[in-house]
Amino acid sequence: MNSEELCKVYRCLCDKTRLRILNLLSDGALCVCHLQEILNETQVKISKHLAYLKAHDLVESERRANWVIYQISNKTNPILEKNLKCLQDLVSEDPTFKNDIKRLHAMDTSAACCPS
Amino acid sequence: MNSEELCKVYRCLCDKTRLRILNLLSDGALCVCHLQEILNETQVKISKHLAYLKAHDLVESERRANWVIYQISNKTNPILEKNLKCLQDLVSEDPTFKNDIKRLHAMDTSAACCPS
DNA sequence: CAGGTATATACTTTTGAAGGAATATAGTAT
DNA sequence: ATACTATATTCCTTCAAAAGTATATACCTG
Repeated sequence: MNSEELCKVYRCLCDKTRLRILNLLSDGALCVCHLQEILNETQVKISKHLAYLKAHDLVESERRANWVIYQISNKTNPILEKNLKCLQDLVSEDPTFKNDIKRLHAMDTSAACCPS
Repeated sequence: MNSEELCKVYRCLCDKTRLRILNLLSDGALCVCHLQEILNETQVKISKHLAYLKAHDLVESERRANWVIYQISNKTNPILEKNLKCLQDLVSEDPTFKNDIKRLHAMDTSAACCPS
């Protein structure tokens, strides 16, 4: 990891929507439609932020039928991991993160799009 | 700490020059002219990045005669602190950070501008 | 094949931030 | 006061990223 890569990670982290997405994905893989529903944002917005995160290697995606499932990248990245932990510590403090997780857990995970 | 403040910190961290400055300041307070010399960047560039960091509460400054001394903010900020630690862990891996610290330690600290 | 659903991309506008050049300000020294 | 040093600010240009609208693509179903 060098300084350029470090900046890259921070650039991914400095947007609220992306932080919300990463917070949710820290809990496990999710399809786009679920992210969209939980964050209550437009399809384009979610999709573009996911593309951004993917382009910078923070997340990976896998198509399953009509759906695309996203998850935190498997490539080990100590900086990302530490900051995702920080995020989790903040969940209880921040209303948005807190509510997102609440909605995630309340979600019906038996839908066809849900990762097995 | 909420999600907005979190983004703010990450926005400060996503520029290489600012990371270099924070890395140096982690070692202790420094005047602008020393930062300028170590980073080998123009006065305006350093000054503007310091202003940015100050505007977002990551650093504090204090004028001493002709010089202005900058240091990491005294306000406790867990996210910043953890990431500054990460930075320090990366010093040995990244040539730029490593060289900056080397130049810092080689610097003459008896100059009038040096913090006592 | 046509039609539907989920997701991605292209195009455009707006905004914020980076960097350079010139100038301003705060303090010191004579 | 003048001259000097260190630092900050203003103005300008360039660039990347955010968000919206529209359209394209991938896959499924009948």
